[in-house]
Amino acid sequence: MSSQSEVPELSERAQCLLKALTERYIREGQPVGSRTLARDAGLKLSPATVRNVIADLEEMGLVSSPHTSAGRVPTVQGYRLFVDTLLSVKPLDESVVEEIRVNLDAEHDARELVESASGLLSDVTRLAGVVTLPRREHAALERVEFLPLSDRKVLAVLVINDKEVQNSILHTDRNYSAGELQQYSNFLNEQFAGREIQEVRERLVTELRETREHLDRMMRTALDMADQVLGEAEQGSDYVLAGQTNLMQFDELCNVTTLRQLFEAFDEKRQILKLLDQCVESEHLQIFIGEESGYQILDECSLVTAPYTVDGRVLGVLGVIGPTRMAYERVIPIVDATARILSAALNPKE
Amino acid sequence: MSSQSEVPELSERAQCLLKALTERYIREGQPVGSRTLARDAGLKLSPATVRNVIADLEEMGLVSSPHTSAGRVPTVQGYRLFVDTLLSVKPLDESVVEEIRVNLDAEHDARELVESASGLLSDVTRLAGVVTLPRREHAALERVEFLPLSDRKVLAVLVINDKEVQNSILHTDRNYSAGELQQYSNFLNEQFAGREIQEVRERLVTELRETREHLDRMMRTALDMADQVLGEAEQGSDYVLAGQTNLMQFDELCNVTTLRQLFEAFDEKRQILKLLDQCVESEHLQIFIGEESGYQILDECSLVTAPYTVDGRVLGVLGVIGPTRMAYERVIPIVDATARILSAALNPKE
DNA sequence: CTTTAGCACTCCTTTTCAATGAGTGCTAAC
DNA sequence: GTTAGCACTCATTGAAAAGGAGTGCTAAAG
Repeated sequence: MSSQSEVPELSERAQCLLKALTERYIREGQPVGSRTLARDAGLKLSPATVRNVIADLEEMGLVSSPHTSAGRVPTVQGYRLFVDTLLSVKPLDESVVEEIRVNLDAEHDARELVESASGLLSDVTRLAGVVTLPRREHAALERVEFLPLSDRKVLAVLVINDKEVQNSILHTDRNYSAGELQQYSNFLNEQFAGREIQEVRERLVTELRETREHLDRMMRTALDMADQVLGEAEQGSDYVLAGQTNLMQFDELCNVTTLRQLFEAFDEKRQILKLLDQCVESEHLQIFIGEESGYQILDECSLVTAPYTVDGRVLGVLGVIGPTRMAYERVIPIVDATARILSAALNPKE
Repeated sequence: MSSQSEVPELSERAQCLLKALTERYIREGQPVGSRTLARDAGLKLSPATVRNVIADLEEMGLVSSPHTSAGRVPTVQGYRLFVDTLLSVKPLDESVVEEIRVNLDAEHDARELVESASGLLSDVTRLAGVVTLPRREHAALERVEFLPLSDRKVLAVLVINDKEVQNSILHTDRNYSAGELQQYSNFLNEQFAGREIQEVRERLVTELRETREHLDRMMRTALDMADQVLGEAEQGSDYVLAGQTNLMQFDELCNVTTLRQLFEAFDEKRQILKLLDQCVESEHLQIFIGEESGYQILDECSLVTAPYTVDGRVLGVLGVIGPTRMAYERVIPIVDATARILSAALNPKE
């Protein structure tokens, strides 16, 4: 009769106890019993009363006990409720904001910023920080340059968004002179500078197909090269992770096998990346608790993410990975602030 | 009377037993007792006899027992002797060589090659692979290009050794036009292309100091910029590590604290880097066993390294880090081969 | 003189068992 | 509705006992 979504509204007191229980468990990492909770919650209730309430919470699937005579621990649903409605987010300490800001000034290029960000997140939260690299799809192509290297190789330099630079070495069918290459890049820059990469690519393909025969050799080569470079520029979807070792301090992850799987997942990247990609869709801070992520490896972990943007456009996400019992009230504002500061640093207008 | 170096030459039989013991311990990870050893060594001896010999070895500090009634385990000195004189290196499986070769073809730039190398080492040995980035000091500067970005920023592209590219964004005092920058790079290329970076830098400094007043504005700016870029190019001493998780499968490292320290040391980099730098000095394969490395963090680990070279000049080292009881007879030829193949891939002459 | 069998001894590991204690659920009284 | 009381469960702890792997020594055999 009652579905998952129909929460049989919790009494004030039940909420208070769930909150106290969750907070305590997050702090201590131990199942919390009725006596402790009665003391902890501030309500003047006896352990027995507390037990009654907790029994209800258990029936609702918000808490569970690891075994018969242990205290209670929040379930995933419990954490969810806690995070969604009970949590009082700590306002962020100004010194922390300052630390983030100092480390993410606009003096660096996009890649460097992103890497600092993950390091920062891990330092400040003492958890694992993770940041996806900026998406390139909507990036504007600022400039292309070709430089001849010896031996039928050409260096292509791509300037994207005035912030980010990418080079790739092209293997060509013959040697090109500097002058020749200059011509190509001039041509491409005239045609395409300032456009979005995706658009550029599409136009390249069309032009190549439609007018291949009529183009002179130069055009053709230029387009070919550009296509090669842009192909590389587009693919690189990846993320940066920092502070894995921070996770080792949590007992619940200390089972070496668990830890190993987790770390291997970080190496594997693909699964985590898929999850992070989902987060890009949302425009707000998101929290995955335990199994909610849908990835078994993160069963005992939570993920807090926020997207970062330039010009109101989501470029990627950053966040932290930690045990389900992470200090959400601290982590959430940090992730939030970092995302905003990173966005600011990436924004071209200073 | 007898110093460390004066090895009281081991009898044939003692050597054989030490070898068998070490091999067995490497394989099984358990202290090996006299009964097992008697069976294992192939010599037709009773456990009692073996015990006598082993007692001698223990007195010499080559083996030790974790506690009274356990078997014996090689000490660092034991491993050292084993590695230096007892070890019969397995000839490398051709398929492995092929795998390495395929993954390190010359199609990639130096940085990519180096990263693949560490991944490969970790895959093939199932340990942690580590490679230092190529030293730049003796690298020849092939080309410099400057491109204007918006907002008083200039992109400098450095081509080094025809293989490696480095860019950095310079913050300048005003905006420069493309033409201006072109002039600067032309000037620099004429003057310095093909020279070693260090030399270039020295000359830059001298010229700046001696003739500062007499140089026209252009020269001065060009030299300033070049100096900025080269400064960055020189510093980047670092290494790439892959396959940390492989180390988790070894019991002796499974103490979470040990593991954590180790992983943190990898993050810290500096200590490991110092050690690796020492290895660059040697022109041959080197092995540090346990405490020999002088770094406490690697107490329970060994490090096998080999330098890689271009034109007979050592550019960096690669190797693997694993528990002291790693399978040296397999690891050594792999490290050796990888170093040679990487050298070949980096060598400009194809 | 070397090798080996025998044996007592050490000490780690595993198992067993009881004691402890935290915490629960239920019932009955307030 | 709240609470005290109580029986019950079950992880944890520690001690004691059993088991076993391996040693060192001694004395006999080769």
